[in-house]
Amino acid sequence: MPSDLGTPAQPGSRIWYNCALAVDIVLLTIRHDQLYVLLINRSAPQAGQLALPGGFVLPDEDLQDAALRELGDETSLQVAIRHLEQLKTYGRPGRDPRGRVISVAYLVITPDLPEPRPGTDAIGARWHPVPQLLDRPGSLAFDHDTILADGVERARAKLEYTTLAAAFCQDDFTVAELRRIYEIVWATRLDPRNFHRKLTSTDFLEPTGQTTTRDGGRPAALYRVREDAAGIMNPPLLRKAD
Amino acid sequence: MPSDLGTPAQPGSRIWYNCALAVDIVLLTIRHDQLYVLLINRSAPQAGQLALPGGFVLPDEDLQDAALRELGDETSLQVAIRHLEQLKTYGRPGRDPRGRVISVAYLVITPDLPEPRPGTDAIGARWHPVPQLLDRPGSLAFDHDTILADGVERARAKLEYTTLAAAFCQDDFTVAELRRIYEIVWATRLDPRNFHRKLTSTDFLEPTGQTTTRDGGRPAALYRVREDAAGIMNPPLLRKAD
DNA sequence: CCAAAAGTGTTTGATTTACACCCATGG
DNA sequence: CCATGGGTGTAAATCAAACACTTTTGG
Repeated sequence: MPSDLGTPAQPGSRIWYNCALAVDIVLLTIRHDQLYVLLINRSAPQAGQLALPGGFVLPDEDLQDAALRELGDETSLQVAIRHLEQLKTYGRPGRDPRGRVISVAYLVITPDLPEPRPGTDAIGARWHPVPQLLDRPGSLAFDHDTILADGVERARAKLEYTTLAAAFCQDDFTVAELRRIYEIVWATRLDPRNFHRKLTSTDFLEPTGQTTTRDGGRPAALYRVREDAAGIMNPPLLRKAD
Repeated sequence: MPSDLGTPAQPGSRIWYNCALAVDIVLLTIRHDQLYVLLINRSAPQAGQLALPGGFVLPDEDLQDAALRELGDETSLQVAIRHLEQLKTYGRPGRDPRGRVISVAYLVITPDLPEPRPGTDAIGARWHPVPQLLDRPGSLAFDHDTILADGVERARAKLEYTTLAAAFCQDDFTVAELRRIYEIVWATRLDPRNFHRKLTSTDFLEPTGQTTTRDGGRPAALYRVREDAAGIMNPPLLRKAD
């Protein structure tokens, strides 16, 4: 019985346990009019390098539960999670120097958080602006550069035909705040007047009846996401230019 | 050292191998004007049941390589593969009675094959019509019903904004043949005249100069996919009705 | 000649875009 | 009153849907 096959799952089993299973989380938010991602400072291997939060899946733990647990351990903000989806799985041999580690990546979106730094524990989770990280490949440990790029690309694509943008917003938000999400994630400009008309004509925004002047100027109506709104919009909400 | 953590990856390692890694393949094609999926008859557990082709990833083997290898082992048609992408990862504890098995699913598209049955080996890989399978949950082993449904849904979605439909076609194809792909996968009818105008106005079809009368009637121009065509079309090629 | 499918033209309505203009607040 | 952003109206351009009509083959 060759040892590089690992160990039998059960005594006499015909299958072998020969890899370690991890989850990594791409947690995106918008602050200071920029896209930010939550990163930790690694200790074990690749010490001192920045990395996505994540960790090993427990025996008998579901993948998504593991992602939520790791996020809670390393930060402390699971309350505000508005969106969580499986992103992609990374399993290239050699991606982790410790052995065969395969990592299921999750994409998580939250609104900007009141506290500047969530999870002020030893690991030191902090927000980092995304554009700079994408400009400098090699700034993250393991293959986390690739995972981050894939996560951002997924978020960009989903703004077009889902209600994902609202996951970056507080419970109640103005149309202009929602528009800023699109403008920042797509790095583009959108006509405020046409955007307003288009978004208020869909059935995914529900007026709260309140208004706010927090953005200056004339008071803006506040909206929330309709409870029964489908996540996927057909036709697409907006089209990203080439 | 609790045994349910698995075994250390290396002597003295701080990580444990505690799961088995598999790939499963959703291989779709169109034949007899219907969507078909390639299934095998299981032997080991769930014997006699139908299942997606797949198997365990070898140590030091990349995930995508494993998918291609398993496809080659159980069928024998890797030549015709036009599209391969990672679909999703399934890791619910208990999804496999043999232990903790996590499976990375791949979606593969091929054109209709000359031979009625690819891979006439012991395992007995055969084409099965998709609609009947989706109508009867429980017809596949493990959680392969879910995986198949996710694969079909991915293919449906991607027809809308990518050139994926051409992956179901032979090298050279007519506009009408391409239209049949859409009609079958979306279970809808498309106006042949508007479809023709729309598709020939994109830059992803390249006329071969040849014509064919294989569909009857007036000879139709043959096209192939342009070498340098981007896979993603913006604006979307066609919109699927609600 | 007829049936069948390819392919073009045209009309109509919907959607998108650009931008003029008015509204309601804070300072 | 004025600067600031919220919000509505409208005309032009673009796109989508429906369908009349012509073209080119096989039988």
